[in-house]
Amino acid sequence: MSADSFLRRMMRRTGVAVLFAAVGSGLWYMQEREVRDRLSWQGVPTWAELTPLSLHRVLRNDGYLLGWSDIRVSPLWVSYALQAVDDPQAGERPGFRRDWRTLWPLKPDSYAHSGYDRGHLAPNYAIAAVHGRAAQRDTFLMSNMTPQRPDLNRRLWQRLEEVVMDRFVPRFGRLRVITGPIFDDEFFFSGVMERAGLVEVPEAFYKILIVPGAQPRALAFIMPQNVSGDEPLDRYLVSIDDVEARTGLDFFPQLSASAAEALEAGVQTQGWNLDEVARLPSRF
DNA sequence: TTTCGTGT
Repeated sequence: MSADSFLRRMMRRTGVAVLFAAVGSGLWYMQEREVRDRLSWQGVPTWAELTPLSLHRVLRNDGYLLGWSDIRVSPLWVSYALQAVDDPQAGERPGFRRDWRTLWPLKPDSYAHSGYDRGHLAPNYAIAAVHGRAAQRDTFLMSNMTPQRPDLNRRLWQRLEEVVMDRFVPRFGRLRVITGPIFDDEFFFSGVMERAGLVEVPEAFYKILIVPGAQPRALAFIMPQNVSGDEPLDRYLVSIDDVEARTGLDFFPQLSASAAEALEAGVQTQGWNLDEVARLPSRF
């Protein structure tokens, strides 16, 4: 074979490889976009200002997306969709599992004896009931956990998750949920923040509920760590703008400015029938 | 039916 024909063959092969790479990344992009559209609403959260603390990468799971911060050693948000199902059921709770994608060695016992629960962001019961067993197992990845005080995790937060799945989802048919921790930046920079193992302890947690549609509805909560668990849920209502101010995240980046203003600036409780659900007793 | 930790 002459050097000339070898060179031409290599160029042909390179051309094919470049073509495959282009088509392949195009396919990846379309698939990724399809998954993000299915699991989020009006775009996944992004950072309002690019700082190391708001930087995160998106981990895809069965049934939910998660924004992972390598510098916080924590998830910053999870996003998932819930819909009404005929006979909601969850299988037996699977075990907590390490998530190797985080790189950090977060093991199931990483915050044992810390006084904090391993609190799910994407919840076990609702995800399992709507998305099935594989999705349920993914909610037990340690990347989905944040340290939560027991009275919050098992009582107030549990009551909120129960109301979401048992009341709001049947009422509206479909719901998009974004939830995550809130940290105190001053403590991060001073280095004196409380940790559970490697993990910085959040000072509070937010949950944003969206009813999609031509006239979308939204409800948002911020709940602090120190609660007794019996407080009325509506005591913790906030606007989405409040959540953005506390987290540095930009939710629903694809919304137009006017739609964002209408949805995010205030607290609109009409239609949610909070009177019926805010004071339901704790199960635990 | 829905959360967990601890000790055995």
